[in-house]
Amino acid sequence: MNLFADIRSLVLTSLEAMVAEGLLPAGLETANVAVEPPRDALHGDMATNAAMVLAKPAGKKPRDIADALVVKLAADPRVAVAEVAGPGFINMRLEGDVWGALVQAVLKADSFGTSTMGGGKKVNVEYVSANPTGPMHVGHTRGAVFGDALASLLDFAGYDVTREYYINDGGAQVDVLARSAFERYREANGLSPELAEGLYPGDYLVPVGEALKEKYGDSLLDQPEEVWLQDVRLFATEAMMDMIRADLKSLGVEMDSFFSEKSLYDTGLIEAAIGELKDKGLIYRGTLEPPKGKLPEDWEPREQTLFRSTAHGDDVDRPIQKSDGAWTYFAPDIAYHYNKVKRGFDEIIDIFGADHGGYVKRMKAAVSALSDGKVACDIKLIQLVKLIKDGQEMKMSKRAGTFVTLRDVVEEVGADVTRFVMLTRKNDAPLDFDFDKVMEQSKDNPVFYVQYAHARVQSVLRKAHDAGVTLTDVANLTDDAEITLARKLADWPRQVEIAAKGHEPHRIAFYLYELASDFHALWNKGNDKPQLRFLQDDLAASSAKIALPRAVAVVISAGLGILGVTPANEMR
RNA sequence: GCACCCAUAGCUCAGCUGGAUAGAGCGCUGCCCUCCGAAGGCAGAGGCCGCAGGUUCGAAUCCUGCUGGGUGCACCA
Repeated sequence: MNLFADIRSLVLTSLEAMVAEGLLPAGLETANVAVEPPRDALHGDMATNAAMVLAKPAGKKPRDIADALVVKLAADPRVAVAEVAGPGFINMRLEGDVWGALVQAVLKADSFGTSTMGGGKKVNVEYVSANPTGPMHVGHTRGAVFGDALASLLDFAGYDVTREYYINDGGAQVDVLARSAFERYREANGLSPELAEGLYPGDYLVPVGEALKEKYGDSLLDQPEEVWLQDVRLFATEAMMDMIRADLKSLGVEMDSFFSEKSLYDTGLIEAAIGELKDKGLIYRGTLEPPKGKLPEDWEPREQTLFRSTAHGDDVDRPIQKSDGAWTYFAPDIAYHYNKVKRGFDEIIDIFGADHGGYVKRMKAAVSALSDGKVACDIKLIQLVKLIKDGQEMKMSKRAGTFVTLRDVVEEVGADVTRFVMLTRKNDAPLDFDFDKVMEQSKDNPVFYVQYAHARVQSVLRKAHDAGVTLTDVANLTDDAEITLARKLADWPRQVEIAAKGHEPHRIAFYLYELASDFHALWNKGNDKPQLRFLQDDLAASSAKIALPRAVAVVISAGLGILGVTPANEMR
């Protein structure tokens, strides 16, 4: 049940009736007709902008359309009052029994809020994709949480979602990893490691070195790099991926698919992808203009193989081959997205760190070119996380040893808190992560505030159960606080669709906060008005009263589920 | 020099893709526990929505130009 969608249908059929009666011209575009909660609850339960949106195309005054529409709307049994307000808004107040029916619908279907807007369309959400060269740090954490929540949200909204991790195991940095691991291998064999400048110094490679010794004994020690590099690289990247997978799991993130960059080289997919672009006339030999302003020291005009990304919205064409003929980093990225297109995804979503903002246009251009504009490609940039402890910003520095890993954060504050807090900000806004505040158990902390609401409901339900109360029918909701809460519940399916459409999971977190707030308000009102308490002396009255808090728990639970946060049953 | 992102209450941030008198939390002021969990709630004060134009019935929201901050800018993945 989606009350807003239902009432919107009512508005549309009423408009059709007006067309039939000759009050409106036929063929009006109604896509922009919206039914939403009015800004001020005093205006009613729902408002529509239909008259204002249609005024111009219909060649009529908003007021005239509204006056006629109001009559039709008011005739519906669900609508108690419909009236014109302001410049042409139509405010509606719904009949009281609508809210009881809504609560009932929430409790009946465990799918309340799910949507069919996705229509089963295949979406690929690629996130994390951290280089397999070390443990995940906090920067990756936010991207992981965001991508995971977005994937869940889209799933909830009816899309067929694939969660994917792109393993950068094809480039120079995994060679560096291999050399670093080899030094640890030497160390395991009793030699002192020579961690030259540029190698990874982290001691997370120590166990990898030991495992290498386990496998190879001392047989590699005197061998030249050509002999061992490939094997050690494979061994080390697999060890790193095991570690990353474990890190992700501790956060509650599980991927459907891991895609190896290396596999692109092995299968000739890069050539295939570039060939595809060549067939479209988008590959050519040419020389790029030097960048304006600051000129790199060693800049010189150079003829390169270029992708005509400007034909698909990029600012300049991009090189895909180095002067020695090897592929640039961009080529495998193109091939990877070619592969996504070929796998039949209708929509591709990439989650990048904000420092990769410069690649957005070229990636979109590549997808557009490879799919002839048929596959939508959205790229979400994740801003930095500023860690704060004891009121001080923690500067991350590998050298100073103040490198904070995902594991550190999860172990200190827990996965639930980490996830929720990281979703209380838009992806493109920087986030302050204050260790002291997120641990605080007060309404300062949105996680606990929402959890607390859920725990309160569970507390009531436990007490009700002990008293022998069972859910029967749903009491009429009459008090303002009750109706405000029911109205917020009715808004849930709508919020899901808005959030899914905009790829904005943070909306779910904000919605839950508001829902919890409305619930706490009603709860507290029970202090002054005993008749508002969910547990009454009369068993039958209690049975009907507990429907509303149960419905609240259903929605909080579903919402937290999307965010990947466990709803708490008690918080003592 | 160019591109992208950001600018809203003292602070941290929302703002439903163009709608009504711009919201919440913190902080500040004053209230509410013989009462289902006060880890809560209610009320008040606090705003040229960075600046200047434009689009139209209507702009925090869309367009242009500025100002200030972040990020990135040819073979590095």
